[in-house]
Amino acid sequence: MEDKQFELRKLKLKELEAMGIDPYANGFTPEHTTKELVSIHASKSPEELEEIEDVFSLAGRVVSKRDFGKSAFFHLSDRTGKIQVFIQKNSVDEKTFALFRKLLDIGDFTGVRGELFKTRTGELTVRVRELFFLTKTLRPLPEKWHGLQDVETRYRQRYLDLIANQRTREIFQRRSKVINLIRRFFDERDFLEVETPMLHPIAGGAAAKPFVTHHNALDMDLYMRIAPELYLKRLVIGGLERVYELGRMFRNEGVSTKHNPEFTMVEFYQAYATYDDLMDLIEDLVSYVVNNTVGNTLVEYEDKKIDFSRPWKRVNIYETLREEFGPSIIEDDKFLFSKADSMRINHNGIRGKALTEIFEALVEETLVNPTFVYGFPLDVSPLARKNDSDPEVVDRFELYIYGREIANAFSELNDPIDQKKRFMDQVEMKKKGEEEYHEMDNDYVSALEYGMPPTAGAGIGIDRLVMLLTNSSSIREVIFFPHLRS
RNA sequence: GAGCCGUUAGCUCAGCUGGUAGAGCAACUGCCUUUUAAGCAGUGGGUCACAGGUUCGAAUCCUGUACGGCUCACCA
Repeated sequence: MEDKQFELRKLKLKELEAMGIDPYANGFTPEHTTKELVSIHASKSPEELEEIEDVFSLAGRVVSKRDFGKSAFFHLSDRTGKIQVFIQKNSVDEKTFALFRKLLDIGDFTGVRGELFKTRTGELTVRVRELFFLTKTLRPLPEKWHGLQDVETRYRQRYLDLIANQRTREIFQRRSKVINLIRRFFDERDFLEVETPMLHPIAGGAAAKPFVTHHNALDMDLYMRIAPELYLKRLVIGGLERVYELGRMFRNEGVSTKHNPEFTMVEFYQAYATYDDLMDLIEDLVSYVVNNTVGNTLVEYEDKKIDFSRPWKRVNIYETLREEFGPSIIEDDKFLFSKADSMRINHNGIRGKALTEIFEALVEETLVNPTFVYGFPLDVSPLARKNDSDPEVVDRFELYIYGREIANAFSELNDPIDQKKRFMDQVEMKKKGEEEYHEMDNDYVSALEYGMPPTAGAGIGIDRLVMLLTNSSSIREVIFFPHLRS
């Protein structure tokens, strides 16, 4: 027999229709939510509830059922939570009761009207006077006690995960909250939320492999954006001074517990600010988000507690390397590259790459509490402003939490002549096999020629931040529909 | 892309060194008017991911494929 439960439910559907009941009826409007009823009435005594003669109406999915023959309990689940419902043979009309017993399955949607009371065990419950079939479900729901465990099913059929696992709902509610808080934070500081193209003629603003697509009418290849950076800075040139964009980025690279081909980032730019200012601003922002979600500066994540209390540590890459390996690591290229080779680091003869990669290999995973890492080499930072006292270094930092890069920020390079030269250097290195290096972007250089005020900007990875704030070990837990092979 | 692990009923899982498949929930038939993992009695349900191979005999051993998980590499 092929899927007996499915066939049986289809028979029930036909039976409903035969009785003149629309199994997909419209028109029932619930006047209350489960949460409203629970928060207002759960604390009342049975006697107090007795005196309330109001009739309440609710709609939701039946998620459990306990049948006693002449009466039954079930739980109704809506977006806000769930509440118990009690139906008795003599509290509704005969037809409704028969329908309920014979044709209502766990998973079906119903609307109910009735008054509140408390059971012997003290649970707030709705006594049904009227019951409406709203939607017949043809497939059985995952099991009530263990929920849905199979990760593949959880990702591919996220709706089942959301029905069965309360934690999944909470993760995505928190994600939504985080995004909301970030918007509020920037709006309050007079940043303008903007939207820039997702289809780029040149994939710029980051070191990453893009997705390629094609526009038929224009007969041109386009790239899905890997970063909005160069467009946002054009807006600063245009005088908007403070802008942010929160949205999806696309990178054609491997998938892992920390990488999804599309991910969400907020990038923002502030004229007349420096990267130092942005350390403070990001500290403010992340603290604001942590405070309004987790509500504690100590955040439990996997086997550790992350301490978000301020101020956050700020460490210099060059100083750290000097302390660890002595001055030769900075001053002697031979020493540097042989060190890199011994650590099996792929540097391609690029000093800055070797230095940053050694640093990362050395300390990244020790940076559990939020830590700003600054003093990046010039040749891995083609869009960042040179440091005033050390021309090999740029005014750039990254924020690490739990060994992961959460944010990347710098004072922006606004010298068009230097920018053009940097692009040319990038193109050189791209020829040497550095696939992710930048292409020449003449259009962006000409924009800079019109003058960009001194500006600092940053990008923050939202998915990774949400992972930390929901104790999720995989990025797939915080993205509704993560990419899987089909 | 590489290594390791996994895939058994609608769901959650057992199934030992090979002897032809089990439980709980869900479903079905009854009983039961305050239960909450309700209870009691009974019933049905499987291409053991897929394809080969070894064997008298394969869910079990071997090989390949698909999909997934973890780790690594690239990256945010």
